[in-house]
Parts: sequence; structure tokens; C-alpha cells
Amino acid sequence: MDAVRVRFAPSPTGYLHIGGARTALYDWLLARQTGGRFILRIEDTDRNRLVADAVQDIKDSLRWLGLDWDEGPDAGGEAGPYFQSERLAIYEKYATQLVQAGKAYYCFCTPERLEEMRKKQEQTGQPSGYDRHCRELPAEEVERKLAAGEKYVIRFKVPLAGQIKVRDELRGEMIFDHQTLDDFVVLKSDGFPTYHLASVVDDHLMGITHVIRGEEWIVSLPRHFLLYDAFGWAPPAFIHLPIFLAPDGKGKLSKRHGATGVREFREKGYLPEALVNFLLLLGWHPPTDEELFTLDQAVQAFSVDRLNTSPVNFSLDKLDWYNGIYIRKLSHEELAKRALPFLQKDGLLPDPCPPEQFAYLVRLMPLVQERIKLLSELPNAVGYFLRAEIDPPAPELLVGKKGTTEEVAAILRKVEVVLSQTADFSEENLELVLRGLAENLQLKPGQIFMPVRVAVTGQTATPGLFELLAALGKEKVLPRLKQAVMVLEKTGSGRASVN
RNA sequence: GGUCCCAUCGUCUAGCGGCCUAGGACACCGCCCUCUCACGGCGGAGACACGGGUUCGAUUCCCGUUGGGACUACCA
Repeated sequence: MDAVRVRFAPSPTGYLHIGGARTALYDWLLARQTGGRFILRIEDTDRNRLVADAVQDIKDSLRWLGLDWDEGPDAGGEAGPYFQSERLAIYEKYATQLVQAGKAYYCFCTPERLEEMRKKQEQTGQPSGYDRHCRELPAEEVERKLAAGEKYVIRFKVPLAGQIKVRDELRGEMIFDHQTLDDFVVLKSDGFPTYHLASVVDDHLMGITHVIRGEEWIVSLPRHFLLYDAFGWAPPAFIHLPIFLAPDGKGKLSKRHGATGVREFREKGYLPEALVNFLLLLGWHPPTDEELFTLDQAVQAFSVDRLNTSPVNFSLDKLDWYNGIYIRKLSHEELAKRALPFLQKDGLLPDPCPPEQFAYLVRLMPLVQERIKLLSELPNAVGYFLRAEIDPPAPELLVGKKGTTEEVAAILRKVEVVLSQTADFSEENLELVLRGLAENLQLKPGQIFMPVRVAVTGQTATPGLFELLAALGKEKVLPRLKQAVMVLEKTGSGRASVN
């Protein structure tokens, strides 16, 4: 077998979509495991829908995921250029070749006429498609119109009868009647090719052996096979991936269902390791029940024949689980590194971050590592460590459901006294001191731990109290205890109202 | 409307005729651990869309129905 050559061919009409990322992942996996080449080709043939920074986003996102390409933008390669907008002459050449061979023709129909035709078809319930108005135009009329500079497109001449047999590696053979196909455009009036022409020509010229793409292309497969036939080329292997459905299963995944761009996942605090693992298992299943894969492990395990064909509901629950798993796998140093941008964005740490403050951040990581699922939860999780002061906690939070304002105020005052006399702010000693205090006061540990927790963090769900106090340090703990006592004194007597 | 694809727990899926009283994971519920929250451990509930065939035997093969989806542009 020839060396595998696969391409990921996004259109820069938007940022890298999560579905595209999965396609790219499978492409990359197939290339890497066979020692083949992974090619990035930019299909920028639609000048109307072009998004300026889309190419940059696609490249950034691919790199962020760890999917490097061997040929394409920034990488070069023998088969370039890799932007279709730079290959216009090639498409024109092949389109004209088709015309000369009698397999395609010039069409001078105006958009208005086409629109009217469509309307009529819809009203009368006719199947849609071009009515072949220009298919049999006399040669001299074509010459005349061309000479007169009339706008034209080039359409492929689909056989009027018969069938075409196509093949998808996952679904096997499919047969389409030529009658159900219309004479599709291969070259647009602006001189740009349509997807059909461009992808077939490029895939052939670039020596692509496997085309992996979304299921939405399956209806176009017969057109592509027709084109390969017309040129006398052997088609590559086609693998159509099931599309991503909205989480509720109703319709294709789209922007209205939340994040769909890789960059959005990145901004929400997902790790590339998690996203890759999640995407890998969405449409592919290993021979075992293993669920955790690094990119390297996936290269070993991946195989095309274990790809699925049924549509996938894109539900995020499992991705969150994966993210938690991979966050917990990171070293404290690495976690801190990835956390930093999220903290800087919220102004909790300066940019650039001085080594001392970064070291403190690393010190905090073990306290929060197993409590977060997203990096974006970090500002809230470590904010009270990084801020000099916290807002005074609500009295109801301080008092809780069982105690009274006086009781809790008294407890906190005692804690403040005891801790101010404590020089050793180590986790172990803090535990000794506070448990001892609880014993002396004949209180259950929770009765004093919870108010202290709220007093120093403002939250009821936090890391363990002693590690928390140790990391906070005496100079932050004492003032916050005082502040809490003041809050309670101001609240007055009786039970604080509980909501 | 036409053409095409798909169909196992809520979700991702294993299953390629008997190993299935249908397995795993996420989510959910309960218990344990415990200073809260997590993490972790243990347990629970939860699916072969329906109807015909084929076969000694169908989740597995075939047909139909139903349901879902894609496409139907000088967009990809």
C-alpha cells in the first residue's frame, strides 16, 4: 500500500468547530500511526463568507490540541499551494478540460432565472435542481455569449440515465440514480471553483489516500465519483463521520447549543488532553473498555474499522469528567502554569507574574486540584488566598443553621485569641490547637470549624480547614476573624435569619 | 416534497447468531470516608423502537413501519 496521505480541509468561514476538531484528530491519528502525512489545506473558495482571522484560529486551535501538520500553511510541502485561492489557474484548467471533453458546459443562466426556477419547482412539488437550460446550447451561441463577455458558470454534465456506485469505507457501497443528480456547478462565475471541483482536483493532485469528512458530504459523494470518472482518476477511500447532534438530539449542533468552537472550550478552562480524549471516543471505540487515552496511546489504539456511523448527541457531562481527571493528573507546577492566565484575566495576579507569587500559586494547587473541573473555576477557588481582604461574610453564612449569633461570635473571638497566640501555623499544629479548643469548649469540631471557614474565606465549601489556614497565613487569618466578629456584633442578638 | 444516512440504558458506547438473567463509562440515587466541598471506595436504578420474516436459536441477518438526522446554493 502507498504511504497514507490524509488532509484536513477546513473552510475559513469561522473558527475551528468541535466537529472539525474531531475530524482533524482522526486524520492526524491515521497519519501518525501509519507513518503517513497529515496535510492542512485551506478551502477558501467562498469569498463572501470569509472570516478574517479564521485561518489563524484554525492553526492555533489545531496546535493547542497537539495536532501538528506535515504540509500546509507554515509547513510548506511539495504539493502546494495549500490555500485553494492560490490554485485558481489549476481549477480553471481542469474545468475547461471537462468542457472540451464534452463532460461539462457553459451556463449563462442568471441568478434571477435560477431563483424563479426554484420557486416554480417548489410550488409544483417538482424535485429541485437545475433544469439543464444551457446544456444543449449551440456551439456558436456559446461562442457569441462568451465573446460578448456574458457571465457564465461551468456545469458538470451528469448522465441522464443510469446509476453510479459509490463506496464509503464504513457503510459500504451505495447506489445513486443519475436522475436524482442535477448538473452541478464546478466553476463559479467569479472564477472560483466550487467545493466539488476543488476538493476532487486537490485530493488527486495532492495524492490524498483517505478522505475523512463529515456525514453531510455523503449525498455529494456521487458527484465526486462522477468527477473522478470524468478525469479518469481513481478515487481515494472515503470515510464519512457521523455528525454531532445538539445535546437534546434535535438537529445539528450549532451555536445556539452553547460552545461549538475549540477556542470557546479553551476559554472555558478545558484542557486539550481532555478535549482530545473526549472527542476520540465520540464516534470511535477501542477494542477494550479503556476510556483514558493520551494522544500517543490513541495513535497506537486507533483504527478506522472501529469508527461508528450513528449520529452523536453532543453532551458535555463526560467532557467535564475527563477535564477533572486530567486536571488531577497535572503536577502542581503545571496546573499553576495553566491556571495563571485565568487568574490574570480576573486581576488576581499581575502579568507578568513575579516568581514569588507564582511559587505561592503552586503552593495553593494541591488544595484545589481535586475540587475543580474547569480552569475557569480557579479565580473563585483561590481568590481569597490571593486577595489581601475579603468582603465581610453574610451573618447567616457565619452562624449557620444551628447556632445563635452570640454563640458564634463568642466562638470566633476565642479562636482569634488562641490563634493570635499560636506561632506555629503549620497544618498539623493548627489542627492540634483547634481540636483542643473544641474539646475545652465542649463543642463538636464542626461547630467551630464552619464559622472559621466562612470567616476566612467567605465560602462554605473550601479545602480542608487546616491546610487552608496554613496556606492563608496568620497575617490574613486574624484580621478576617476580627472582621467576622464585627459583622456578628453589628447584627445584634438572637438567631440570625437563615434563608 | 425528493435523495441519502442512522436506530442498544438520559448520554457516549460494547455486542459482529447461542458466551446476554445485554457489559463498560458519564450523569443520577444511596451508603462509606469526613471539619464543609471535592476526591476515592462500595452498591442501586436504567436500554436492544415496533412488526414481519430467515434460523433449532435473534440485540446481532433480511424486509417493512415508525422515529431521528443530513442534503436539496454560482456555501462548504
